[in-house]
Amino acid sequence: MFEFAILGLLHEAPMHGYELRKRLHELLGAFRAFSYGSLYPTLRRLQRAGLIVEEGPEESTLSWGRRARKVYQLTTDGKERFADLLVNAGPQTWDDDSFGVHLAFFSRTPADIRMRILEGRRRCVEERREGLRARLSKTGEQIDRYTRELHRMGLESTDREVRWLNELIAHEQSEQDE
Amino acid sequence: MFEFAILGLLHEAPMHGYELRKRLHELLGAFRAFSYGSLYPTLRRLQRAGLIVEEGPEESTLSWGRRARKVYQLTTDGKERFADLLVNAGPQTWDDDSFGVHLAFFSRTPADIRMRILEGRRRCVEERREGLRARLSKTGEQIDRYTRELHRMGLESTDREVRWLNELIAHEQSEQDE
DNA sequence: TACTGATGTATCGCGGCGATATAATCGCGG
DNA sequence: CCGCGATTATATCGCCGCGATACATCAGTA
Repeated sequence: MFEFAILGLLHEAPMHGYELRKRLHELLGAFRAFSYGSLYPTLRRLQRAGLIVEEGPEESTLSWGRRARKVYQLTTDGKERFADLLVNAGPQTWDDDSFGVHLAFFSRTPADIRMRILEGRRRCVEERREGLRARLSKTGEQIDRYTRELHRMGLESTDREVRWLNELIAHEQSEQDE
Repeated sequence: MFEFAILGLLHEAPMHGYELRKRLHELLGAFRAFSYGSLYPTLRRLQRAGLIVEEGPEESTLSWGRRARKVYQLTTDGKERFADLLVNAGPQTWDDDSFGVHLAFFSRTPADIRMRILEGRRRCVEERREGLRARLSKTGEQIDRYTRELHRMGLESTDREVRWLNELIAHEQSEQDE
């Protein structure tokens, strides 16, 4: 997740942690936290795995007086890893949190993979929707008023999301036909 | 969170882990996972903290042939702790994940606290909504089509949730007036 | 009988989060 | 021109929830 987002962003340009977090925050801040407490450990991990490397200190230090910033850039392995994560987009990709991040990198995603992700997500949301529907239509065992209200709301919003996904999918298909 | 949910459920009756998880799952499974990997450690923690105790093995073993099940019940401290969590419902309560759980125990929640939680949640969702709105109306720097679509959807759904919360709040007030 | 699925408890490592520490630099009002 | 708060910047800590996995027992059934 974080890994995917970082590798994706670093395709644009080499960046240091603070900047990555800032970009991530303005890109998807409404949906996820992207806290430093995850960011820096992840950078460490990526570096140890050889997916990113620290830029030589000279250029960044020279360009502007700032000190103590570590600018990272992708290695070949890093680029491969990102491509791999894209192609092998699996079930965990359709989860609430992952899906948004993947969507944000759709312009960098091959059309067929885009389709697979959208359909996977749709299936996932449909399942939740059916669960909610079943729960609500169960006329036996009376449900707490508030819980019922929560489920009503949940049903409505999952339903909306399914319709939204259908539109996105339809758009993809029409583009593909061109 | 988990702690709150468990203590809340145990107010109904003494239960063992598997049953707690089952109840939790059918109560809020559409919104959270409630995995065993969290449940059992939490039970352990609660027990060590003296908030719950294991029922003497005799009665449960006698009642039905099942073995190896640990039935927990609330202690006085446990009940106090739950009441405390209710009354001191703070900012983290309005988060996506906590809110649903709290709502599920609203029938056990004093009216004034219910109100505070609903209003806190509303404020929280409103803030997210304004963030999304600002992001979308920023005509400068063109946004990726998919990201824009994501934010449009986010805006619409936060807006709906705010309206939904307004209805709940209005209902609370009308009830209070009676 | 043998196997499938539900019941039941438990642990493991991972990853994300909020809180917190630390420090340099920037812009601004006094 | 000095001081002070905001921003830039890196980093660690412990907590908590999750999925995966392991391992038993028991019920129904093929």
